[in-house]
Amino acid sequence: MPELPEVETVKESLKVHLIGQKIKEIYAPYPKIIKMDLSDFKKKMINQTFRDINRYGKYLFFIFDDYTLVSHLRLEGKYFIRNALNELTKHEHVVFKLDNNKFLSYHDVRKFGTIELVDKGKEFTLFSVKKLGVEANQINTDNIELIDKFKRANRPIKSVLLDQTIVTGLGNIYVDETLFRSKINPEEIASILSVEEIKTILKNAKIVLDKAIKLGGTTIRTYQSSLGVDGRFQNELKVHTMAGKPCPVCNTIIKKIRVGGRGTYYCPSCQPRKKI
DNA sequence: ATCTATGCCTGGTGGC
DNA sequence: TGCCACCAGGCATAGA
Repeated sequence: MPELPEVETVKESLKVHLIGQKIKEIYAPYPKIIKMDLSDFKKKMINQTFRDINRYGKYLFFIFDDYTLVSHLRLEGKYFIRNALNELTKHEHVVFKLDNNKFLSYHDVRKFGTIELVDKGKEFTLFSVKKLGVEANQINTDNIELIDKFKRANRPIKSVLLDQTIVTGLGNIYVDETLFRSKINPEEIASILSVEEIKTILKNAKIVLDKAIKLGGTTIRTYQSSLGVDGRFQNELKVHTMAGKPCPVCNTIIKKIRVGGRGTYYCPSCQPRKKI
């Protein structure tokens, strides 16, 4: 599942292929991915040239002459560069034909991903984007307002860290890893954590994300390689997906539970509940 | 205002 | 082997 480091990796690897390319045609075998009328979308996009690719949190922004295409990969979205249409496989839902006769193809088994189009420069007025909090790898831990949001949240710390309106960029994998490094139990109610503990969590979120970006993200549960998302951070995972295996710190068996509906991995010994 | 439950989707898995 | 129920989960939305 693409989180901030994976989206960053996708952004960087796509730049090489796309910047300067013009869109000649669009095919959309499953147009529901595109959150506007397909003929409008085609009319606007055709003859637009890729000028840049940006990212905020888990959102990708493809910058064109007049528009910004906002793409969220959700759980399984991937982009491929194809040399010919006969290379397309199942689940490639939106395909852009480029100037160089190659194709940019959006692949998404679960069909949860989204593509939206806004006037250039208006990406931060989009409903979903404008609510996003500060990026989890760009946090100033002296941000009193942010600490205060944690202190006022009466729900598990894991749920707070997954709330993109508070901090953005973390998903299920990196939250588990961040809490393990911080020795905080994922079910702990955020409001009972001390300011120091919250700062520790935020510092560790940055450390985890920065390291994952360096390693090109995490690749788990993928059955085919995809452009830009074959990372190496899966070799660094301490608890996520490690249920039944010994904790790398204390050898206690890693447990899997559900927190806020999410599969959650932690070490019961390194991450005990606080005694009040 | 906060928090939780549900729907969107398909492929993989485990039970029979 | 096949059928089926169930699970995985980011985010929008509805509901408590």
